[in-house]
Amino acid sequence: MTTIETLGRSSITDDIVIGDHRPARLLDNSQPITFFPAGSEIYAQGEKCGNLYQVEFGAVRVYRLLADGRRQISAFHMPGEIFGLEGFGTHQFFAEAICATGIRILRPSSSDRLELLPLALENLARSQEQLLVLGHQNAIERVAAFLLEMSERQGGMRLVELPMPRSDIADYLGLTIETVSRVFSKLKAKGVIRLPNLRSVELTKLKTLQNLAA
Amino acid sequence: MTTIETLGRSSITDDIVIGDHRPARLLDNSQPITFFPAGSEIYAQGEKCGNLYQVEFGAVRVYRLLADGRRQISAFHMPGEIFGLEGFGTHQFFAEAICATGIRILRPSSSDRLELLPLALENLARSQEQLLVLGHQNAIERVAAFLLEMSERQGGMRLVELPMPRSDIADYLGLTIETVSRVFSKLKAKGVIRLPNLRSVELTKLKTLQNLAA
DNA sequence: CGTTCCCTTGAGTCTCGTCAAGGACCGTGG
DNA sequence: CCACGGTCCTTGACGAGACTCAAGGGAACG
Repeated sequence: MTTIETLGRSSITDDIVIGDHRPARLLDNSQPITFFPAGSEIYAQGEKCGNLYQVEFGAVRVYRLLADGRRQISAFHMPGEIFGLEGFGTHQFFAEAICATGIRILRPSSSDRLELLPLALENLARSQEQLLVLGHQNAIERVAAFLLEMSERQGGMRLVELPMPRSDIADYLGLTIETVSRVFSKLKAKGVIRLPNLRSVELTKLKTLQNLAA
Repeated sequence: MTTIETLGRSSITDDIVIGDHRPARLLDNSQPITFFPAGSEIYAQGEKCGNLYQVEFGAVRVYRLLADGRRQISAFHMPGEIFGLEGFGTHQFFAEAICATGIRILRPSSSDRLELLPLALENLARSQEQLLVLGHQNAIERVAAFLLEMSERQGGMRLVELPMPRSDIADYLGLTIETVSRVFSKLKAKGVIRLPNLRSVELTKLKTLQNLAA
């Protein structure tokens, strides 16, 4: 990736930096935006951490790899959300851009330490929610919960955009892509959802879906 | 539960308070210990939160209930560990004493806010670990991981005490008690573990167990 | 000594993973 | 514009693993 220095401010793209991270000074909106192409790595397990990352556009997956190659996606991050707070010395996860993604890299100063607690608690709450899903839900319940979660995080719209491929959904829900696909088909056959195209879902029977999520 | 006021200091039980929570002043060791009998509730979902709880002796389970009665235990807490940091306004979980348990109730002051971040991150890390287990591990891998986790948290001993019943292990690992029991039997048949009694396990082939945990 | 709770074991069922094949979408290049 | 290749998605058949239902055993407690 190459870096483009920004000098002026005449367009919205002027503060976009393509390429590697640049140090950010404060937890505010004056930081430049770094562009990550689809599939590119934002940070890797084992790298030292300390920065935070705010999604401006696009989407991010955060995951770990097991020894045998299995992958557990622990979270997706959508525009507006902040991620990267996951340990003390080094990152415990990989973070990748799912599609073309703009990231604002934030370097919290020590005076921002108190701001981090709510963030950590939010991440914790979401992990716990995920534990509930992975612990005791079957395939239909998992997919239903996933669709409802995505809908909520996009403002409760009936038409939900899914920037990630089925394989990501599978690794997030602890299923296989075949099972995810089958559940999509079954929900579609029951009229609970519509699939206008591969990457979007219309929740036509919201209540039914909520019941399925249990 | 009844409350016993403490006046003297002539024995180790002198600062034990039986019964409901008493306000604690600081995050230190000068707080009284509250005693909870086996099965008693420490806090409930929906209660306002703010206090922290340190296990002095015994063990605690933290869990959520689903609408249909299924239960997901999100964590066990052993002596020395601090729990109760799980949200902003109200508790999102139930906490119960597994067996006779002594709890030091801590009321962190605002100056302790910075101390909470490491605690939150630790909880987060443990949740993520659990996500890995529930997401992609089969029954044997889950039980093996559980036994190793318990062993580590008890100082890496080969003889591990399991204060909780099989039903708790099942709800922690996202399995049924029958499956947990069958895996125990299978591990025992293979000589990987011994079961001196119901509530203790000896890890006779540690390496095999580590391989099984994958 | 009896009751109760917890644990173990067995048999049958069902869900989901595996393996395999085929189809849709999308870029590139002719 | 169309052919082509690759990637992603869907669907089917089959089998393994875990759950359900059911019965029996063992330890703790009064």
